[in-house]
Amino acid sequence: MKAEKIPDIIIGRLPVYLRALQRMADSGLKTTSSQELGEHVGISAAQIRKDISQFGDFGKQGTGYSIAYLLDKLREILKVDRIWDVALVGAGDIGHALANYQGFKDRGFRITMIFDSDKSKVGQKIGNFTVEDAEMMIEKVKAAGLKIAMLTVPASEAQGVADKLIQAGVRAILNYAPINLNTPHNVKVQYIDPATHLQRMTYYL
Amino acid sequence: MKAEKIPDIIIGRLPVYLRALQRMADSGLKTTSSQELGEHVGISAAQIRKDISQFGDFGKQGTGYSIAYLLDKLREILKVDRIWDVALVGAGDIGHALANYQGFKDRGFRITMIFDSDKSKVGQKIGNFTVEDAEMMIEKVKAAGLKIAMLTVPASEAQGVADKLIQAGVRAILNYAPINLNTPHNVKVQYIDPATHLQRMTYYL
DNA sequence: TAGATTGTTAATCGATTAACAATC
DNA sequence: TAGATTGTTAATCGATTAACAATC
Repeated sequence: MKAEKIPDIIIGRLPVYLRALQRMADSGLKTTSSQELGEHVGISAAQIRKDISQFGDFGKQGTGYSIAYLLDKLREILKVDRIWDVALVGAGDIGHALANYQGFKDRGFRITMIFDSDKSKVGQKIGNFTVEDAEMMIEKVKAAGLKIAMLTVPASEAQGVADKLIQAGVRAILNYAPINLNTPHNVKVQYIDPATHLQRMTYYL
Repeated sequence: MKAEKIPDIIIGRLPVYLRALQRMADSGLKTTSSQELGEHVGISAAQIRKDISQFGDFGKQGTGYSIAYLLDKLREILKVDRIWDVALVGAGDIGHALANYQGFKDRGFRITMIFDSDKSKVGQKIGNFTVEDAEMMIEKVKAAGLKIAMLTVPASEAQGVADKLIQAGVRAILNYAPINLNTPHNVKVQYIDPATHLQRMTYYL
């Protein structure tokens, strides 16, 4: 166990390990090894052992890792051993898909508010939610103490909305708008842009 | 200009440069510098120059890069100077959102087929498309010569569908299912899993 | 010309892998 | 015990940064 700063690149792999372990647990497995886990996620056994050992001695020589125990530890490290309330901004097609997405359940997240600046969408029902006016966003997000938001607004509005979210206290943004966001160093952004992802593969075709 | 193998990590940044340059072009700019582009994308000027210079001498000392020229070159390198036909498998909420997504236009991609194994969805209209039976997938994808697919099926089906797509000739898969895919080395996979992306940020909260 | 900015080299920094003692 | 597998070290590999000559 080391107390030094953990590289971002290692943190980025932990959710992948978590997801694979969760599947193993669901299929009834009790223990695994760095070798086996590595085959599932396409990462070398040595790297998996090194990554995990940054946080503690979670394995046992000879037998490997208890899946349930490692799951617990990874959830604790990633702070998804709780439920994070999340704001969704943008009630278009992607916003709708995210609002109805069942995959957040059991992985630490729950959408609790949906905003849109389009008055014709405000008041509309999406699943259990009612779309709220984006004008109320700063106030509501701040009052609820939300730290996480998902952004599915047009590229032209994304930076402005992000600025407001940050002002409201948000520190993590999942950005679906196809544009780079400029944010303070204490705000994390993850990007999901299908066209960009596809363009990362065409080079090899 | 070097002929050596370009690292994946550099290829991965090119679409980000491309996207930023496209926005600059749209806003009427004619030239930019590694410094300016770097500020837009959050990458050092030195790294941008090094990345770009792997492919040729596209800049001019003293004045920087012609945006239009660099756009052309990047599109050519990434092979998005053409339109790729893409198969979409899975006609759920995410599939619908992707089918209606306007962001592929002008970035090199066009969905041309939508498949689902749910017979109640087959025949259904989504935008201009009709959902086709997944049983016809291998045949149709092969006949059309498609090399790219987007996967929005449940995790439990993703590996099986991926195997079939590969059998049909697909070499690039954008996978929305929350599971790691095992594929031959000549098949590229990109992953989009919102929960995983969110979990990469909670550590820092 | 003077100023700006590239492309490239060398130095630094960081990540991955291989190997193995420790030990379950 | 014998076999298996961890955690960790050292070696290797690769990526980033700093600096600057070249040159527009």
